[in-house]
Amino acid sequence: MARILITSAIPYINGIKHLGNLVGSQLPADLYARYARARGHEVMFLCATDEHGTPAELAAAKTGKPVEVYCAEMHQVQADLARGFRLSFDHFGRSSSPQNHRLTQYFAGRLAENGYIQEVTEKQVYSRADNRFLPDRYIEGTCPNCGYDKARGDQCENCTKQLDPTDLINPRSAISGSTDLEVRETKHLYLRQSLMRDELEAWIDSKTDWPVLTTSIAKKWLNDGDGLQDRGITRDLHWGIPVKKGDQDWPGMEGKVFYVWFDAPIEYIAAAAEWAEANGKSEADWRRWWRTDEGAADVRYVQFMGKDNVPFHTLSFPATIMGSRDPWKLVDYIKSFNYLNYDGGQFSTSQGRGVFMDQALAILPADYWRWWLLSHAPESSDSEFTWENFQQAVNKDLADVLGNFVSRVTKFCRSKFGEEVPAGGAWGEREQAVIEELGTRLTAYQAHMEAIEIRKAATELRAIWVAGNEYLQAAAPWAVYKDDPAAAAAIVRFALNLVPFYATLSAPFIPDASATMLEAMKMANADWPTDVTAALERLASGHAFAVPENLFRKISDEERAQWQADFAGQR
RNA sequence: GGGCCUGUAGCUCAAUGGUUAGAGCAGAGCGCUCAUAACGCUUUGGUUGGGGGUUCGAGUCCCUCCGGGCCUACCA
Repeated sequence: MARILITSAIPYINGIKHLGNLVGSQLPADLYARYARARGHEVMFLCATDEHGTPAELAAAKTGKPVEVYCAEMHQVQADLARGFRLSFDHFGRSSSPQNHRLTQYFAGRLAENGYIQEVTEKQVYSRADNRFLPDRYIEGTCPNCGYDKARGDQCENCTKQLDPTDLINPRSAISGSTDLEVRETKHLYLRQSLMRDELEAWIDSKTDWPVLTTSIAKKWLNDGDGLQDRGITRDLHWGIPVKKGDQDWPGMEGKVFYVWFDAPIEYIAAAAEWAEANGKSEADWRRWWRTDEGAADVRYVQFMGKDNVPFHTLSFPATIMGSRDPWKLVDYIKSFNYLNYDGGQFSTSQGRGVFMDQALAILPADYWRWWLLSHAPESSDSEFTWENFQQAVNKDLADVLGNFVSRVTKFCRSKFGEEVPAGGAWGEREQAVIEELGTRLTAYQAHMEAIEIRKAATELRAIWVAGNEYLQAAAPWAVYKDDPAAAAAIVRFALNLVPFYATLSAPFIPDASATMLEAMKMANADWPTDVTAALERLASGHAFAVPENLFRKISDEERAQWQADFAGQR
């Protein structure tokens, strides 16, 4: 039994996430967490909402609510949706929590003590009308290169030229449109990552088992241009964690807050502290997950995220931890994902394009989405959601292969032997062959799950379901029954035992259907099978069961067409 | 511009440099009748994006061209 710490990239607060966000971090993290628990490991699975930054302030302003209120409400919305998708977080925290305030300020203090913080005075664009400094991309104007009139201060979307806000002709605030802008001096803290470049590179180099996607992005940042650059970790904003050096004020930094990308990863740690408080645990209870000197030396820490998050998790956050010179737990494995596209284009939060978490659950139960998304996870390249593919895959895999198997075996038993596991007959060579096949496939399935090869694991699981149909077809108990009811009983007993077996193996992917299967078979729980023969003898003769409702209904062509139309436009 | 990823059957994807490039879905044929018109068996389908090279041997390595995508440090 191992101890596994799992974190999912924390979703930003400014709205409901789409299926691309879900499959890029939270869902695969949940799959792994559920599997690890099922195998008897001690798991701490953490996630949170990422609440600070300019977009949160603007989103709140749009609703007319104070940003604290807006974030609290949106956190609740996201928490409810997470529950709806059966994401089994041990704790779903908030980056605005008091715990994160303390830890973020603590880390900043430690970094300063160790010489990794530099104060830099720089010039930034200030909007008098908006009463705030503007991030580069919140300044719009005419591109000096191509004349496009909606170029942003960081880059022109039309000609892709990279810009400085001061390059723009007729600059204006993207928030209010105001042209009442001025350049002001302001002081910020920089994390001196460059001093830790070699240390970081050696650490990355030691991670030979990481996905190429993860290491190649890290390498690029380490070696690009002049190498790893220092990074500003403070902002002139109202909403955020006030800049402090531990619990001391930071002279000259009054009224400033830490940059979200500084405090967001620290929330991974703070979420454990929140977990402890919420569950009546002690400081030591959460620190044994995070401090290698306080019990975390044997912890394996796995992170899940989309590829856009990789630089922060491979470089900035490790630099924060290393630079503290405290024995905090560094990540052991990073599983990163490409993007899920929607019907020929990208999912887009700002444009409302695609299917969002609340809409998905309004249409179909979580298992449908979980199965499709996980079995099509964008592991090696971007993948694409289309309604045709979704309908086809869900109907075939869930309704026809798995659902119908459970249906045919339970109903056949009921009609011939009643709703209890029938006695009589014995298993023969055919059953032995199936047991051997299942043993081989179970081993492969476990290997894929442990390696977090999600699509391969899904393929193997599906093959395990198919084996049940193949067996029934070959054994044909409906034909055998006419001449030899006892032999038919043995076949049915074997097939019935596949149901809880499937329920256990499938639970990480489709937890609700798995629970339904176990309930129907009147199994309070089903341990992970270590021996297939033993696992298929758990339902003994005379064990009562109930024929369940169909596990999955099929998606009709009409529904598919309707949804296609419903989601074609903007949200 | 630079860097990285990617291109394999109609679709979604597999294949430590090593037999005849494999699965699922879709298509075709056959079988079964327990089951949600479900299931099973068989089967059609490939110049592995194009071209060149290295090698006894290339989907895999190198060069080049073409297409798709991502990142490029102040969105998060």
